[in-house]
Amino acid sequence: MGLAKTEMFTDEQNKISMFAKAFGHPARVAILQHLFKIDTCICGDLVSEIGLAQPTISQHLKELKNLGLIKGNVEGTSVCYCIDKDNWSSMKGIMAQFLDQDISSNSCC
Amino acid sequence: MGLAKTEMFTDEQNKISMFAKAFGHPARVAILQHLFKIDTCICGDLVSEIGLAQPTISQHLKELKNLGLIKGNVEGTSVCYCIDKDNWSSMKGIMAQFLDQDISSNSCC
DNA sequence: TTGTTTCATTGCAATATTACGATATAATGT
DNA sequence: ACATTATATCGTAATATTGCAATGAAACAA
Repeated sequence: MGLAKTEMFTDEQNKISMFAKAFGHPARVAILQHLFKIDTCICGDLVSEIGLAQPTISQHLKELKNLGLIKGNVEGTSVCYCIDKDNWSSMKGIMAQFLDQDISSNSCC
Repeated sequence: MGLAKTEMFTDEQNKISMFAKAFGHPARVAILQHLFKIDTCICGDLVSEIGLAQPTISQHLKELKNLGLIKGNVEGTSVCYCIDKDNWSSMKGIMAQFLDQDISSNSCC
């Protein structure tokens, strides 16, 4: 199958899993960390920084862009990618709500 | 390929992506939310709660267990699954460090 | 013992993901 | 115009993930 049955879950659950899936590859984690670290960033920078082929990086960037976590400005022949602050914040809120759940103390194990 | 080149990334990046991957499916998100909500839990409970076949739920539980996020106690013919508090906390710390990164204000876009 | 309940495992089909070579595109420099 | 640089897209091979029917295993009940 390989196909998640998203229709049987809440919007919140699907959102959480979509964001989490984006972070589910170390290259995308590395890309995001790098984008946080420096102020301007182009794809070529990421290729040499991360060590995957240019088409691979481009593909990862596309996924992050589709989710709205990053945005890219064309500047001449290169593209300036950076974190989309607003969307990152709202994503963080959704993820925090999931991660910060409190465990009921009368647990059985 | 379908194979992440984990050796070219830091331990932290690989850890983040491993946890994120676990949350990258709505069924696993739903399972964890359910385990948080109630104090005791057995697999059959989850099957009726979530609506996937029993082997599918069992498989998702196994992945969460392998990561250490949940643990299961055998109780007669049923199994009591619950959140592993300590491991959940340390996971939360690792994820928070990633999610709470601050954006340098002199961003280009 | 025989059946029942509960969960795990196996095996497999369908689909998704990852990676990259080859190629396309688009802006710029000469 | 032509070459160069930077990134995107296409095509495809290798591998991973998801889902479930069938079956197995373990505890319990009659």
